[in-house]
Amino acid sequence: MPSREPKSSRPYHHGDLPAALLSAAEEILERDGIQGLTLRATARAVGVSHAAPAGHFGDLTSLLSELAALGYRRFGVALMEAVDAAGGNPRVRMKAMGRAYVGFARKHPGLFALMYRSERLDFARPALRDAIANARGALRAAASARAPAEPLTPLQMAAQSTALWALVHGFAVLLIDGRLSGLIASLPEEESADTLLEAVLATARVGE
Amino acid sequence: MPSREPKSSRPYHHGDLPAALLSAAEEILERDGIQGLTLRATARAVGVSHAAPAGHFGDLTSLLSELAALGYRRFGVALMEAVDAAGGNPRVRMKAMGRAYVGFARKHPGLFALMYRSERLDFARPALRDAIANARGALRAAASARAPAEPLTPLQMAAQSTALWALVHGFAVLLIDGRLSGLIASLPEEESADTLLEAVLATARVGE
DNA sequence: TACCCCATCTTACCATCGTCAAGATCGGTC
DNA sequence: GACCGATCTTGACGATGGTAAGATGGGGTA
Repeated sequence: MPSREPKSSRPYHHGDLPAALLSAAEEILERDGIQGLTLRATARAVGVSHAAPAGHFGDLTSLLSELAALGYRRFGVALMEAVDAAGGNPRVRMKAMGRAYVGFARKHPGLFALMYRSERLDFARPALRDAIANARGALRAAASARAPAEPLTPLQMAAQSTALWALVHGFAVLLIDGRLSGLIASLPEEESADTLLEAVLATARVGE
Repeated sequence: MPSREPKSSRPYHHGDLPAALLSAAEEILERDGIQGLTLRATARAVGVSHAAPAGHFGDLTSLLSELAALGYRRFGVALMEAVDAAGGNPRVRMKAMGRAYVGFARKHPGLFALMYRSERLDFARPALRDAIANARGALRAAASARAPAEPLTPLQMAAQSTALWALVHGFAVLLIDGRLSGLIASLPEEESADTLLEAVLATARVGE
């Protein structure tokens, strides 16, 4: 029978090439942006020929999708950890999620941008689908408040979680894109992106 | 020179090539997405050689930037018109802006995506800078509510407008990226993206 | 009217990219 | 020790953005 031992087994010529490619791809992504992240640049960084990645990832879309899946797994973990550590108060949980969401985007701006660049990704990839579903679950866990005094319609419930998601996602996108830099610079001396985020989260109605 | 003219005579000198290129570029952008919008495809659509655009726009970044500037001008007009037509109630103005914001993104998804794809744009271009500043002004006009009973700090004021912007921008981005399609599909029969947007805007605290 | 300037557009070429096909290389198994 | 197949390399193709040099003809000027 063919010995189909995956990456965890003994290295080959170069070692664990798929992992090395993903690692190099992430480095290039954060250093040069999505524009600089090419198959050939990744192969060069690892020290293999330009066609080597095709053996493990079929094409560029697949490599980007696997990298995005890696990002979503980290993202889901970061969100879940922050929410879990926040305790039981829905409003505190919501704020913790927002801080973790924006914090991840600021820490890995290239990866975050890739994760939301749909035209470069293949959502049919199981790894990406699963990672997204997992992160979505972490989001839901943060938005789930106890049932309020008067029950909400399905639309109102959806609007609550959607509004929270849109708020933090929009803030993250605008922030890492530099669209808020002028406004932040115009604030009083000691204010920064962090305090602006706190003030923005304070305007959210979720959990009240 | 037996050059065929499919639609109109094609003299050696086109006439208004820059405008024709921008128009063709927008068509390609909305039909094929940013991936399909290339200098050569644009030149082909207009019927000129692949190097012709370089004479008017220096490079691809410049063409994309001019197209984005065109989008921002339309965007600013759409926002301003909607807010002006909404009357004086701050909350009504806010909702009108949100509807116009998301409506523009849904009507011109490719253009909207380009407008917020910073790494492909050159913000040093005066046309783009001016158009963005104009649209930003329209946004501010919508968020400007009367001074509330208790005065707000500069940070709180900035947070008000930033939160509104982040909310509608995040919703628009997530919507045209298909990230809300699953949630919308799970809603009761008659609900749609429009009603979800209304419910999301209803959660905003601006203007209260 | 005739001519010439030069903005406009074309042709030709280069480097880079993704992708594919064929061949070389080496580890593991019999 | 020899084969087999997974892994990687080489080389090629078409497409892209960009540049340089040449062709073209519209419009101002004599």
